[in-house]
Amino acid sequence: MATFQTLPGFREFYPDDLARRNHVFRRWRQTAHTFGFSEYDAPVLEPLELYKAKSGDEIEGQLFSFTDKGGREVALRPEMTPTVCRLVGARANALKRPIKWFSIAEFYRYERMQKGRGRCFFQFNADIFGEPGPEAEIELIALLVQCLCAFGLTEQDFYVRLSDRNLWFYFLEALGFDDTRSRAILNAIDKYEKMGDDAFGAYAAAFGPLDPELKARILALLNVKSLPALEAVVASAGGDKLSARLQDWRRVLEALEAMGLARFVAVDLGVVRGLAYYTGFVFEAFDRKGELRALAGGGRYDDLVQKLGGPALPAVGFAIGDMTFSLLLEQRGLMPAFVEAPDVYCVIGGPAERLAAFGDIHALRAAGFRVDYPLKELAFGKQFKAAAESGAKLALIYGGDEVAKGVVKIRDLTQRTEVEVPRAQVAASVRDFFSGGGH
RNA sequence: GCGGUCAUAGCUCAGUUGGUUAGAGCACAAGAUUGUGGAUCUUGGGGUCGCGGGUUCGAGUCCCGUUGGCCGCCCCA
Repeated sequence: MATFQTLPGFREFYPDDLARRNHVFRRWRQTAHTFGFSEYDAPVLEPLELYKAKSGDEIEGQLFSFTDKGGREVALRPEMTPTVCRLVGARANALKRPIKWFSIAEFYRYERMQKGRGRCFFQFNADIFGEPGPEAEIELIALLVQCLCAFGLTEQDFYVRLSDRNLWFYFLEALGFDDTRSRAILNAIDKYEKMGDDAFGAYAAAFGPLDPELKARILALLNVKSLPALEAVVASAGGDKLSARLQDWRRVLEALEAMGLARFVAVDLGVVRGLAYYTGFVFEAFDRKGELRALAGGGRYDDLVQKLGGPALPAVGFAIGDMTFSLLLEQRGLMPAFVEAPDVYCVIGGPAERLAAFGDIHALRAAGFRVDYPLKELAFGKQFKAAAESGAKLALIYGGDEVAKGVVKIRDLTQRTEVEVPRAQVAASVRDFFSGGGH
Protein backbone atom coordinates (compact mmCIF):
# COMPACT_ATOMS: atom_id res chain seq x y z
CA MET A 1 0.00 0.00 0.00
CA ALA A 2 1.42 3.35 -0.97
CA THR A 3 2.45 5.75 1.75
CA PHE A 4 0.76 8.67 0.04
CA GLN A 5 -2.87 8.75 -0.97
CA THR A 6 -4.48 11.02 -3.49
CA LEU A 7 -6.25 13.96 -1.89
CA PRO A 8 -9.90 13.22 -1.12
CA GLY A 9 -12.19 13.67 -4.08
CA PHE A 10 -9.37 13.79 -6.63
CA ARG A 11 -9.03 11.36 -9.46
CA GLU A 12 -6.17 9.57 -11.17
CA PHE A 13 -6.47 8.56 -14.79
CA TYR A 14 -4.68 5.34 -15.66
CA PRO A 15 -4.36 4.83 -19.43
CA ASP A 16 -7.72 3.04 -19.78
CA ASP A 17 -9.46 5.80 -17.85
CA LEU A 18 -7.75 8.54 -19.78
CA ALA A 19 -8.59 6.83 -23.06
CA ARG A 20 -12.28 6.98 -22.16
CA ARG A 21 -11.99 10.57 -20.99
CA ASN A 22 -10.24 11.58 -24.20
CA HIS A 23 -12.88 9.81 -26.24
CA VAL A 24 -15.56 11.92 -24.55
CA PHE A 25 -13.61 15.14 -24.95
CA ARG A 26 -12.87 14.39 -28.60
CA ARG A 27 -16.57 13.98 -29.44
CA TRP A 28 -17.54 17.11 -27.51
CA ARG A 29 -14.84 19.09 -29.28
CA GLN A 30 -15.85 17.79 -32.73
CA THR A 31 -19.50 18.54 -32.03
CA ALA A 32 -18.78 22.10 -30.87
CA HIS A 33 -16.74 22.69 -34.01
CA THR A 34 -19.58 21.48 -36.21
CA PHE A 35 -21.74 24.16 -34.58
CA GLY A 36 -19.14 26.82 -35.30
CA PHE A 37 -17.95 27.32 -31.74
CA SER A 38 -14.34 28.33 -31.08
CA GLU A 39 -12.29 26.79 -28.30
CA TYR A 40 -10.54 28.86 -25.63
CA ASP A 41 -8.78 28.19 -22.34
CA ALA A 42 -7.76 30.26 -19.33
CA PRO A 43 -5.94 29.99 -15.98
CA VAL A 44 -6.80 27.32 -13.43
CA LEU A 45 -5.93 29.75 -10.64
CA GLU A 46 -7.86 33.00 -10.40
CA PRO A 47 -8.25 35.87 -7.94
CA LEU A 48 -10.65 34.83 -5.20
CA GLU A 49 -12.47 38.10 -5.72
CA LEU A 50 -13.65 37.01 -9.17
CA TYR A 51 -15.89 34.38 -7.59
CA LYS A 52 -16.96 36.50 -4.66
CA ALA A 53 -18.02 39.21 -7.09
CA LYS A 54 -20.16 36.75 -8.99
CA SER A 55 -21.60 34.60 -6.21
CA GLY A 56 -21.11 36.45 -2.93
CA ASP A 57 -18.75 35.96 0.01
CA GLU A 58 -20.35 32.69 1.12
CA ILE A 59 -18.90 30.99 -1.93
CA GLU A 60 -15.45 30.88 -0.36
CA GLY A 61 -16.38 27.94 1.82
CA GLN A 62 -16.83 25.82 -1.29
CA LEU A 63 -13.60 26.83 -3.01
CA PHE A 64 -10.04 25.62 -2.95
CA SER A 65 -8.72 29.01 -1.93
CA PHE A 66 -5.50 30.17 -0.28
CA THR A 67 -3.06 33.06 -0.07
CA ASP A 68 -0.19 32.82 -2.52
CA LYS A 69 3.42 33.79 -1.77
CA GLY A 70 2.77 37.29 -3.01
CA GLY A 71 -0.05 37.72 -0.50
CA ARG A 72 -2.78 37.42 -3.13
CA GLU A 73 -6.06 35.73 -2.26
CA VAL A 74 -6.53 33.10 -4.96
CA ALA A 75 -8.78 30.15 -5.75
CA LEU A 76 -8.74 27.19 -8.08
CA ARG A 77 -11.54 27.80 -10.56
CA PRO A 78 -14.86 26.21 -9.54
CA GLU A 79 -16.53 27.09 -12.85
CA MET A 80 -15.75 28.78 -16.13
CA THR A 81 -18.45 31.41 -16.36
CA PRO A 82 -16.73 34.31 -14.53
CA THR A 83 -13.51 33.65 -16.41
CA VAL A 84 -15.10 33.58 -19.82
CA CYS A 85 -17.07 36.71 -18.98
CA ARG A 86 -13.78 38.47 -18.24
CA LEU A 87 -12.18 37.24 -21.46
CA VAL A 88 -15.10 38.29 -23.60
CA GLY A 89 -15.71 41.50 -21.67
CA ALA A 90 -12.11 42.63 -22.13
CA ARG A 91 -12.35 42.42 -25.91
CA ALA A 92 -16.07 42.73 -26.43
CA ASN A 93 -15.74 45.50 -28.98
CA ALA A 94 -13.13 43.70 -31.05
CA LEU A 95 -14.71 40.26 -31.24
CA LYS A 96 -16.62 39.28 -34.35
CA ARG A 97 -20.28 38.52 -33.62
CA PRO A 98 -21.83 36.23 -32.82
CA ILE A 99 -19.38 35.21 -30.14
CA LYS A 100 -19.72 31.42 -29.88
CA TRP A 101 -17.09 29.92 -27.60
CA PHE A 102 -16.49 26.61 -25.86
CA SER A 103 -13.94 25.03 -23.56
CA ILE A 104 -13.16 21.70 -21.94
CA ALA A 105 -11.47 22.27 -18.62
CA GLU A 106 -10.98 20.96 -15.10
CA PHE A 107 -12.64 22.57 -12.09
CA TYR A 108 -12.26 22.28 -8.33
CA ARG A 109 -14.80 22.60 -5.56
CA TYR A 110 -14.25 21.92 -1.90
CA GLU A 111 -17.26 19.66 -1.38
CA ARG A 112 -18.19 16.30 -0.03
CA MET A 113 -17.86 13.36 -2.40
CA GLN A 114 -20.99 11.84 -3.86
CA LYS A 115 -22.01 9.73 -6.80
CA GLY A 116 -21.30 11.80 -9.87
CA ARG A 117 -19.65 14.53 -7.86
CA GLY A 118 -16.05 14.93 -6.75
CA ARG A 119 -13.73 17.72 -5.76
CA CYS A 120 -12.30 17.90 -9.23
CA PHE A 121 -14.18 17.34 -12.45
CA PHE A 122 -14.21 18.38 -16.06
CA GLN A 123 -16.83 20.42 -17.81
CA PHE A 124 -17.63 21.15 -21.39
CA ASN A 125 -18.71 24.81 -21.38
CA ALA A 126 -20.39 26.55 -24.31
CA ASP A 127 -21.55 30.16 -24.38
CA ILE A 128 -22.93 32.70 -26.81
CA PHE A 129 -22.34 36.38 -26.09
CA GLY A 130 -23.97 39.44 -27.58
CA GLU A 131 -27.24 37.86 -28.66
CA PRO A 132 -30.25 39.12 -26.70
CA GLY A 133 -32.91 37.07 -28.51
CA PRO A 134 -33.86 33.41 -28.17
CA GLU A 135 -31.70 32.50 -31.19
CA ALA A 136 -28.86 31.99 -28.72
CA GLU A 137 -30.92 29.57 -26.64
CA ILE A 138 -31.94 27.66 -29.75
CA GLU A 139 -28.34 27.24 -30.84
CA LEU A 140 -27.15 26.18 -27.39
CA ILE A 141 -29.93 23.72 -26.65
CA ALA A 142 -29.31 22.14 -30.04
CA LEU A 143 -25.61 21.90 -29.23
CA LEU A 144 -26.33 20.40 -25.83
CA VAL A 145 -28.58 17.75 -27.34
CA GLN A 146 -26.05 16.89 -30.02
CA CYS A 147 -23.21 16.68 -27.49
CA LEU A 148 -25.13 13.81 -25.90
CA CYS A 149 -26.48 12.25 -29.09
CA ALA A 150 -22.97 12.13 -30.54
CA PHE A 151 -22.33 9.15 -28.26
CA GLY A 152 -25.42 7.23 -29.30
CA LEU A 153 -27.71 8.47 -26.54
CA THR A 154 -31.31 8.96 -27.66
CA GLU A 155 -34.51 10.52 -26.40
CA GLN A 156 -35.00 7.27 -24.50
CA ASP A 157 -31.90 8.09 -22.46
CA PHE A 158 -32.13 11.80 -21.65
CA TYR A 159 -34.17 14.94 -22.03
CA VAL A 160 -33.78 18.66 -21.55
CA ARG A 161 -36.13 20.49 -19.23
CA LEU A 162 -36.73 24.05 -20.32
CA SER A 163 -37.90 26.79 -18.01
CA ASP A 164 -37.79 30.55 -17.73
CA ARG A 165 -36.99 32.78 -14.78
CA ASN A 166 -38.28 35.85 -16.60
CA LEU A 167 -41.62 34.24 -17.14
CA TRP A 168 -41.76 33.41 -13.47
CA PHE A 169 -40.92 36.97 -12.43
CA TYR A 170 -43.49 38.47 -14.83
CA PHE A 171 -46.08 35.98 -13.64
CA LEU A 172 -45.42 36.64 -9.97
CA GLU A 173 -45.44 40.37 -10.61
CA ALA A 174 -48.84 40.03 -12.24
CA LEU A 175 -50.00 38.16 -9.14
CA GLY A 176 -48.85 41.10 -7.01
CA PHE A 177 -45.52 39.86 -5.62
CA ASP A 178 -42.68 42.35 -5.25
CA ASP A 179 -39.15 41.42 -6.30
CA THR A 180 -38.00 40.18 -2.87
CA ARG A 181 -41.04 37.98 -2.44
CA SER A 182 -40.73 36.69 -5.98
CA ARG A 183 -37.18 35.53 -5.30
CA ALA A 184 -38.34 33.72 -2.18
CA ILE A 185 -41.04 32.03 -4.21
CA LEU A 186 -38.48 30.95 -6.81
CA ASN A 187 -36.39 29.41 -4.04
CA ALA A 188 -39.43 27.43 -2.97
CA ILE A 189 -40.10 26.33 -6.55
CA ASP A 190 -36.50 25.18 -6.87
CA LYS A 191 -36.97 22.89 -3.90
CA TYR A 192 -40.56 21.89 -4.56
CA GLU A 193 -39.73 18.77 -6.54
CA LYS A 194 -37.69 17.37 -3.67
CA MET A 195 -39.54 18.73 -0.64
CA GLY A 196 -43.12 19.13 -1.75
CA ASP A 197 -45.26 21.61 0.15
CA ASP A 198 -42.59 22.12 2.84
CA ALA A 199 -40.63 24.06 0.23
CA PHE A 200 -42.85 27.07 0.93
CA GLY A 201 -41.96 27.01 4.62
CA ALA A 202 -39.12 29.50 4.26
CA TYR A 203 -41.39 31.91 2.42
CA ALA A 204 -44.07 31.64 5.07
CA ALA A 205 -41.51 32.24 7.81
CA ALA A 206 -40.32 35.43 6.14
CA PHE A 207 -43.51 36.88 4.71
CA GLY A 208 -46.35 35.06 6.38
CA PRO A 209 -48.55 32.31 4.99
CA LEU A 210 -49.09 32.26 1.26
CA ASP A 211 -52.62 33.01 0.16
CA PRO A 212 -54.14 29.66 -0.91
CA GLU A 213 -55.50 31.03 -4.15
CA LEU A 214 -52.13 32.54 -5.13
CA LYS A 215 -50.41 29.35 -4.19
CA ALA A 216 -52.77 27.40 -6.40
CA ARG A 217 -51.92 29.65 -9.33
CA ILE A 218 -48.18 29.27 -8.64
CA LEU A 219 -48.53 25.51 -8.52
CA ALA A 220 -50.48 25.62 -11.77
CA LEU A 221 -47.51 27.22 -13.52
CA LEU A 222 -45.09 24.94 -11.75
CA ASN A 223 -46.90 21.91 -13.07
CA VAL A 224 -46.99 23.10 -16.67
CA LYS A 225 -45.60 20.44 -19.01
CA SER A 226 -46.45 21.76 -22.47
CA LEU A 227 -46.68 24.94 -24.46
CA PRO A 228 -50.51 24.95 -24.65
CA ALA A 229 -50.68 24.50 -20.88
CA LEU A 230 -48.17 27.31 -20.47
CA GLU A 231 -50.22 29.58 -22.73
CA ALA A 232 -53.36 28.82 -20.75
CA VAL A 233 -51.83 29.50 -17.34
CA VAL A 234 -50.11 32.64 -18.52
CA ALA A 235 -53.27 33.95 -20.17
CA SER A 236 -54.96 33.76 -16.79
CA ALA A 237 -52.47 36.31 -15.45
CA GLY A 238 -52.49 38.56 -18.52
CA GLY A 239 -50.10 41.42 -19.29
CA ASP A 240 -47.95 42.55 -22.22
CA LYS A 241 -44.68 41.30 -20.77
CA LEU A 242 -46.07 37.83 -20.42
CA SER A 243 -47.50 37.67 -23.90
CA ALA A 244 -44.22 38.97 -25.39
CA ARG A 245 -42.40 36.33 -23.42
CA LEU A 246 -44.66 33.61 -24.77
CA GLN A 247 -43.64 34.73 -28.23
CA ASP A 248 -40.00 33.92 -27.35
CA TRP A 249 -41.10 30.51 -26.10
CA ARG A 250 -42.84 29.79 -29.39
CA ARG A 251 -39.73 30.76 -31.35
CA VAL A 252 -37.52 28.45 -29.30
CA LEU A 253 -39.86 25.50 -29.48
CA GLU A 254 -40.63 25.97 -33.19
CA ALA A 255 -36.94 26.08 -34.00
CA LEU A 256 -36.15 22.97 -32.00
CA GLU A 257 -39.10 21.23 -33.63
CA ALA A 258 -37.76 22.21 -37.06
CA MET A 259 -34.37 20.75 -36.13
CA GLY A 260 -36.08 17.51 -35.17
CA LEU A 261 -35.14 17.96 -31.55
CA ALA A 262 -38.56 18.53 -29.99
CA ARG A 263 -38.56 14.99 -28.66
CA PHE A 264 -35.61 15.84 -26.45
CA VAL A 265 -37.13 18.95 -24.92
CA ALA A 266 -39.72 19.17 -22.16
CA VAL A 267 -41.44 22.36 -21.12
CA ASP A 268 -41.11 22.30 -17.36
CA LEU A 269 -41.47 25.41 -15.25
CA GLY A 270 -40.38 23.48 -12.17
CA VAL A 271 -36.74 24.14 -13.06
CA VAL A 272 -35.46 27.52 -11.93
CA ARG A 273 -31.83 26.75 -10.99
CA GLY A 274 -30.40 27.69 -7.63
CA LEU A 275 -28.19 30.75 -7.80
CA ALA A 276 -29.91 33.85 -8.89
CA TYR A 277 -27.78 35.26 -11.68
CA TYR A 278 -29.81 33.65 -14.44
CA THR A 279 -32.06 36.17 -16.13
CA GLY A 280 -34.23 34.29 -18.62
CA PHE A 281 -34.48 30.84 -20.08
CA VAL A 282 -32.86 28.12 -17.99
CA PHE A 283 -32.49 24.47 -18.89
CA GLU A 284 -31.16 21.26 -17.42
CA ALA A 285 -30.53 17.84 -18.95
CA PHE A 286 -31.38 14.68 -17.01
CA ASP A 287 -31.31 10.97 -17.64
CA ARG A 288 -34.82 9.69 -18.36
CA LYS A 289 -34.72 7.13 -15.61
CA GLY A 290 -34.05 9.84 -13.06
CA GLU A 291 -31.28 7.82 -11.42
CA LEU A 292 -28.47 10.31 -11.81
CA ARG A 293 -27.89 13.91 -10.91
CA ALA A 294 -28.18 16.51 -13.65
CA LEU A 295 -26.14 15.86 -16.78
CA ALA A 296 -25.94 19.48 -17.82
CA GLY A 297 -27.34 22.84 -16.96
CA GLY A 298 -27.40 26.34 -18.30
CA GLY A 299 -29.33 29.44 -19.05
CA ARG A 300 -29.23 33.13 -19.84
CA TYR A 301 -27.19 35.53 -17.71
CA ASP A 302 -27.52 38.94 -19.31
CA ASP A 303 -26.13 40.97 -16.39
CA LEU A 304 -23.04 39.03 -15.47
CA VAL A 305 -20.48 40.40 -17.93
CA GLN A 306 -21.22 43.92 -16.78
CA LYS A 307 -21.29 42.90 -13.14
CA LEU A 308 -17.78 41.54 -13.55
CA GLY A 309 -16.48 44.78 -14.98
CA GLY A 310 -17.18 44.40 -18.69
CA PRO A 311 -19.64 46.17 -20.96
CA ALA A 312 -23.34 45.30 -20.90
CA LEU A 313 -23.40 42.12 -22.93
CA PRO A 314 -26.17 39.54 -23.01
CA ALA A 315 -25.06 35.93 -22.70
CA VAL A 316 -26.34 32.37 -22.62
CA GLY A 317 -24.36 29.31 -21.73
CA PHE A 318 -24.40 25.78 -20.42
CA ALA A 319 -22.02 23.20 -19.04
CA ILE A 320 -21.88 19.40 -19.18
CA GLY A 321 -19.98 17.68 -16.37
CA ASP A 322 -17.88 14.65 -17.20
CA MET A 323 -18.67 12.50 -14.16
CA THR A 324 -22.41 12.00 -14.43
CA PHE A 325 -22.15 11.89 -18.20
CA SER A 326 -19.55 9.10 -18.14
CA LEU A 327 -21.68 7.18 -15.65
CA LEU A 328 -24.61 7.36 -18.06
CA LEU A 329 -22.50 6.19 -21.01
CA GLU A 330 -21.19 3.24 -18.98
CA GLN A 331 -24.70 2.35 -17.82
CA ARG A 332 -25.99 2.33 -21.39
CA GLY A 333 -23.01 0.39 -22.72
CA LEU A 334 -22.04 3.28 -24.97
CA MET A 335 -18.43 3.57 -23.85
CA PRO A 336 -16.42 1.80 -26.57
CA ALA A 337 -14.13 -1.02 -25.47
CA PHE A 338 -11.29 -0.15 -27.82
CA VAL A 339 -11.04 3.60 -27.79
CA GLU A 340 -7.24 3.37 -27.95
CA ALA A 341 -6.79 0.41 -30.29
CA PRO A 342 -4.05 0.46 -32.91
CA ASP A 343 -5.06 0.28 -36.55
CA VAL A 344 -2.42 -2.29 -37.39
CA TYR A 345 -0.54 -4.90 -35.37
CA CYS A 346 2.59 -6.48 -36.85
CA VAL A 347 3.42 -10.15 -36.40
CA ILE A 348 7.15 -10.69 -36.83
CA GLY A 349 9.02 -13.96 -37.39
CA GLY A 350 12.49 -13.22 -36.09
CA PRO A 351 15.36 -10.72 -35.99
CA ALA A 352 15.83 -10.55 -39.76
CA GLU A 353 12.10 -10.18 -40.44
CA ARG A 354 11.94 -7.52 -37.73
CA LEU A 355 14.32 -5.31 -39.69
CA ALA A 356 12.20 -5.78 -42.79
CA ALA A 357 9.06 -4.86 -40.84
CA PHE A 358 10.57 -1.73 -39.32
CA GLY A 359 10.63 0.04 -42.67
CA ASP A 360 6.90 -0.44 -43.19
CA ILE A 361 6.08 0.22 -39.55
CA HIS A 362 7.71 3.61 -39.63
CA ALA A 363 6.27 4.53 -43.02
CA LEU A 364 2.75 3.64 -41.88
CA ARG A 365 3.15 5.61 -38.68
CA ALA A 366 4.43 8.60 -40.59
CA ALA A 367 1.35 8.30 -42.78
CA GLY A 368 -0.81 8.62 -39.69
CA PHE A 369 -1.73 5.02 -38.95
CA ARG A 370 -1.47 3.74 -35.45
CA VAL A 371 0.86 0.77 -35.64
CA ASP A 372 2.06 -1.53 -32.89
CA TYR A 373 4.27 -4.62 -32.71
CA PRO A 374 5.85 -6.79 -30.00
CA LEU A 375 9.01 -5.23 -28.62
CA LYS A 376 10.70 -8.59 -28.15
CA GLU A 377 10.70 -11.91 -29.96
CA LEU A 378 7.52 -13.86 -29.33
CA ALA A 379 6.12 -17.11 -30.67
CA PHE A 380 3.63 -16.59 -33.50
CA GLY A 381 0.78 -17.91 -31.42
CA LYS A 382 1.35 -15.28 -28.78
CA GLN A 383 1.65 -12.57 -31.37
CA PHE A 384 -1.70 -13.40 -32.91
CA LYS A 385 -3.21 -13.42 -29.48
CA ALA A 386 -1.64 -10.05 -28.76
CA ALA A 387 -2.92 -8.74 -32.10
CA ALA A 388 -6.46 -9.84 -31.28
CA GLU A 389 -6.30 -8.41 -27.78
CA SER A 390 -4.99 -5.08 -29.01
CA GLY A 391 -8.21 -4.38 -30.88
CA ALA A 392 -6.34 -3.76 -34.13
CA LYS A 393 -8.33 -4.23 -37.33
CA LEU A 394 -5.41 -5.55 -39.37
CA ALA A 395 -2.38 -7.72 -38.72
CA LEU A 396 0.66 -7.45 -40.98
CA ILE A 397 2.58 -10.72 -41.02
CA TYR A 398 6.33 -10.64 -41.57
CA GLY A 399 7.34 -14.31 -41.49
CA GLY A 400 10.42 -15.88 -43.04
CA ASP A 401 8.43 -17.07 -46.08
CA GLU A 402 6.84 -13.70 -46.74
CA VAL A 403 10.03 -11.72 -46.39
CA ALA A 404 11.86 -14.18 -48.66
CA LYS A 405 9.14 -13.71 -51.30
CA GLY A 406 9.13 -9.95 -50.91
CA VAL A 407 5.49 -9.91 -49.75
CA VAL A 408 3.54 -9.15 -46.58
CA LYS A 409 0.51 -11.10 -45.52
CA ILE A 410 -2.30 -8.77 -44.47
CA ARG A 411 -4.82 -10.40 -42.16
CA ASP A 412 -8.20 -8.85 -41.52
CA LEU A 413 -8.59 -9.66 -37.84
CA THR A 414 -12.35 -9.16 -37.87
CA GLN A 415 -13.13 -11.22 -40.99
CA ARG A 416 -10.28 -13.67 -40.38
CA THR A 417 -9.22 -13.44 -44.00
CA GLU A 418 -5.76 -12.93 -45.46
CA VAL A 419 -4.20 -11.57 -48.62
CA GLU A 420 -0.57 -11.34 -49.68
CA VAL A 421 0.63 -8.07 -51.16
CA PRO A 422 4.07 -7.04 -52.42
CA ARG A 423 6.11 -5.13 -49.86
CA ALA A 424 5.98 -2.00 -51.98
CA GLN A 425 2.18 -1.94 -51.82
CA VAL A 426 1.70 -2.40 -48.09
CA ALA A 427 1.08 1.24 -47.32
CA ALA A 428 -1.37 1.62 -50.20
CA SER A 429 -3.24 -1.54 -49.19
CA VAL A 430 -3.56 -0.42 -45.60
CA ARG A 431 -4.76 2.99 -46.73
CA ASP A 432 -7.35 1.40 -49.05
CA PHE A 433 -8.59 -0.80 -46.24
CA PHE A 434 -9.15 2.06 -43.84
CA SER A 435 -10.61 4.47 -46.38
CA GLY A 436 -12.88 1.87 -47.97
CA GLY A 437 -15.23 1.45 -45.05
CA GLY A 438 -13.00 -1.20 -43.55
CA HIS A 439 -13.51 0.34 -40.14
C1' G B 1 -20.59 20.67 8.20
C1' C B 2 -24.16 16.22 9.78
C1' G B 3 -25.80 10.93 9.62
C1' G B 4 -25.39 5.72 8.01
C1' U B 5 -22.10 2.02 6.22
C1' C B 6 -17.59 -0.15 4.77
C1' A B 7 -11.89 -0.94 4.48
C1' U B 8 -7.84 -8.20 3.40
C1' A B 9 -3.21 -8.72 -3.53
C1' G B 10 -3.97 -4.24 -9.34
C1' C B 11 -9.74 -5.93 -9.32
C1' U B 12 -13.90 -9.01 -7.00
C1' C B 13 -13.93 -11.45 -2.52
C1' A B 14 -13.11 -15.89 1.30
C1' G B 15 -10.80 -16.12 6.06
C1' U B 16 -14.49 -20.73 11.65
C1' U B 17 -15.93 -19.17 19.28
C1' G B 18 -9.28 -14.84 18.68
C1' G B 19 -4.76 -19.86 17.48
C1' U B 20 1.20 -22.13 13.13
C1' U B 21 4.09 -19.13 7.59
C1' A B 22 -3.24 -14.95 5.40
C1' G B 23 -6.16 -17.78 0.64
C1' A B 24 -9.14 -18.17 -4.21
C1' G B 25 -10.79 -16.34 -8.93
C1' C B 26 -9.65 -12.62 -12.43
C1' A B 27 -5.50 -9.67 -14.08
C1' C B 28 -0.04 -9.58 -14.81
C1' A B 29 4.70 -12.43 -16.05
C1' A B 30 7.41 -17.01 -17.70
C1' G B 31 7.02 -21.82 -19.90
C1' A B 32 4.39 -25.89 -22.48
C1' U B 33 4.41 -23.47 -28.00
C1' U B 34 9.66 -21.56 -34.26
C1' G B 35 3.38 -19.89 -38.50
C1' U B 36 -2.51 -18.17 -37.19
C1' G B 37 -7.01 -15.69 -32.29
C1' G B 38 -9.30 -13.66 -26.37
C1' A B 39 -8.44 -21.39 -24.92
C1' U B 40 -5.97 -25.03 -21.66
C1' C B 41 -2.19 -26.67 -18.28
C1' U B 42 2.22 -25.68 -15.23
C1' U B 43 5.00 -22.17 -12.63
C1' G B 44 5.98 -17.31 -10.72
C1' G B 45 5.81 -12.20 -8.83
C1' G B 46 2.58 -9.40 -5.93
C1' G B 47 -0.25 -8.17 1.03
C1' U B 48 2.92 -3.81 7.27
C1' C B 49 -4.94 -7.37 6.47
C1' G B 50 -6.02 1.42 5.44
C1' C B 51 -3.19 3.79 9.62
C1' G B 52 -2.30 4.36 15.10
C1' G B 53 -3.12 2.74 19.92
C1' G B 54 -5.41 -0.81 23.44
C1' U B 55 -7.11 -5.84 25.47
C1' U B 56 -4.67 -10.76 25.22
C1' C B 57 0.16 -15.84 26.03
C1' G B 58 -1.55 -14.77 20.96
C1' A B 59 -5.45 -9.88 16.87
C1' G B 60 -7.11 -9.86 9.77
C1' U B 61 -10.80 -11.27 13.74
C1' C B 62 -12.42 -7.82 19.96
C1' C B 63 -12.25 -2.28 21.82
C1' C B 64 -10.97 3.02 21.01
C1' G B 65 -9.19 6.66 17.80
C1' U B 66 -7.91 8.25 12.97
C1' U B 67 -7.72 8.43 7.58
C1' G B 68 -10.17 7.14 3.27
C1' G B 69 -14.28 4.98 0.09
C1' C B 70 -19.53 4.45 -0.77
C1' C B 71 -24.77 6.14 0.27
C1' G B 72 -27.93 10.02 2.08
C1' C B 73 -28.72 15.33 4.20
C1' C B 74 -26.95 20.57 3.41
C1' C B 75 -25.12 22.53 -1.09
C1' C B 76 -24.77 22.04 -6.22
C1' A B 77 -22.23 28.17 -9.68
